Amino acid sequence: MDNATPTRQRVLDAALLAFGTSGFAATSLDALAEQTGVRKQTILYYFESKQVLFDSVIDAAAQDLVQLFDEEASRGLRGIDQVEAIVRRIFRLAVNRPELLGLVREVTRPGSITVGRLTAHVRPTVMRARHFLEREMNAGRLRYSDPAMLLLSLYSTVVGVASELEVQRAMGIPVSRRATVNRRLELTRFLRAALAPIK
Amino acid sequence: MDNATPTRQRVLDAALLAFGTSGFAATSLDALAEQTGVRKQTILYYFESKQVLFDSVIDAAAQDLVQLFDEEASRGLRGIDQVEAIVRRIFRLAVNRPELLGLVREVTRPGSITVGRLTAHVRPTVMRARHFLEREMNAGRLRYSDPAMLLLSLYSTVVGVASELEVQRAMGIPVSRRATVNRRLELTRFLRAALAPIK
DNA sequence: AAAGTTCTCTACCAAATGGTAGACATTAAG
DNA sequence: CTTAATGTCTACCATTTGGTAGAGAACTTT
Repeated sequence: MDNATPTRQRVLDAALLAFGTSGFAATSLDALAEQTGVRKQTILYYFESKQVLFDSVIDAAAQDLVQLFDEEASRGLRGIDQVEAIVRRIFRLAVNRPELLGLVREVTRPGSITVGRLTAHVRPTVMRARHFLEREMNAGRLRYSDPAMLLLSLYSTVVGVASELEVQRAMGIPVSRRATVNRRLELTRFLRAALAPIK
Repeated sequence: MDNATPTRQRVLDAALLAFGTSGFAATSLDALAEQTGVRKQTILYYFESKQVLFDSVIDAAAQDLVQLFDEEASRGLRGIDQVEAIVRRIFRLAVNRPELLGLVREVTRPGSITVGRLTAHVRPTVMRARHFLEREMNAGRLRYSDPAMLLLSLYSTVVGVASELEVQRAMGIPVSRRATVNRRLELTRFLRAALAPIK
């Protein structure tokens, strides 16, 4: 197997992929061990239980997500341009690391007991996003509305359009490299229409 | 237990609730049996395997969903008014039967093998929705854009805003009866802004 | 060289899981 | 009344699952 990266990290990588793709319950430590090229007991040496492993995966994923957003938000774009830049990033994420968004989906399942762990990590970023929307609205660069609600709408729409591949198929939208770009552009138009300030 | 409704139906009800809330893998036949007030083997008498039970649940749920939509679509509303009526229906659904949307979420998970079963049921309804959007765009009652893409955006946004309770909490939006109505109204404004034809 | 420390493994285990076989009761049909 | 069909149950079972116990190798530290 891949002996370059240390075992612990390899386990984490495989776990993120599996949890984010198939979910917590459908992922067994044995399967994880096989994918990592190690025995199950080795996994339990690094992570004392399956739940602890899951928590660690959440922590790692949250860190990645936060870094991604903060990086994109620190470029000082304004109004819809900033929104559009974030949308582009999320689409890239959905293509390159779909399991990350899959994990978010898994963790935010209603009644989840682990959701607090994720939200604790992303809260500052969410707050910053809210303040950004507020600021831009007050500056007249975005149409005025409730910032928290708008953020929720944006989240649902963008993550959905970027990652709901099966729904897309059901609606007769091809799933290909080109179609993905198209989808993003169409979404951007949709958002611009909804967000552009009234002249 | 509830001996009024026949066993088969009670099993189906409990299964829909469990599958839609906790997912397929996290639901055991034993747990289902206990909730139904019957032994596991009785479940296996009606449904020859867990997978068959899941398929049956999908069929039942799809039927409910299709009926709901077709009912709402047959009232002959136009343009944004029709969209708004559907939004209201989905919100009601998210409040009264959240497990139904949860099941859709479970089934449309990337790489799902059962997704075809659901899409086969809803395809006609999806097609009708697409044609509706096309017609209304051509009649100048909705802003023009790619109907399939618009449908995808609408799906993601509406279902997300209606059912992503944990995400809402993370964004500081209270989860209450009043807040739900508020959320729907705010979403409607958002959609109107995005869909209203340019005068 | 001796004594940890770190890491991975073999060997188990108890519980849970999906599923089989078939007994037993109740109702319907001949 | 007998036979057959239907429905529910008890008794098992093989497999999988998360997890424990502890041996042994390899590398550090003393």
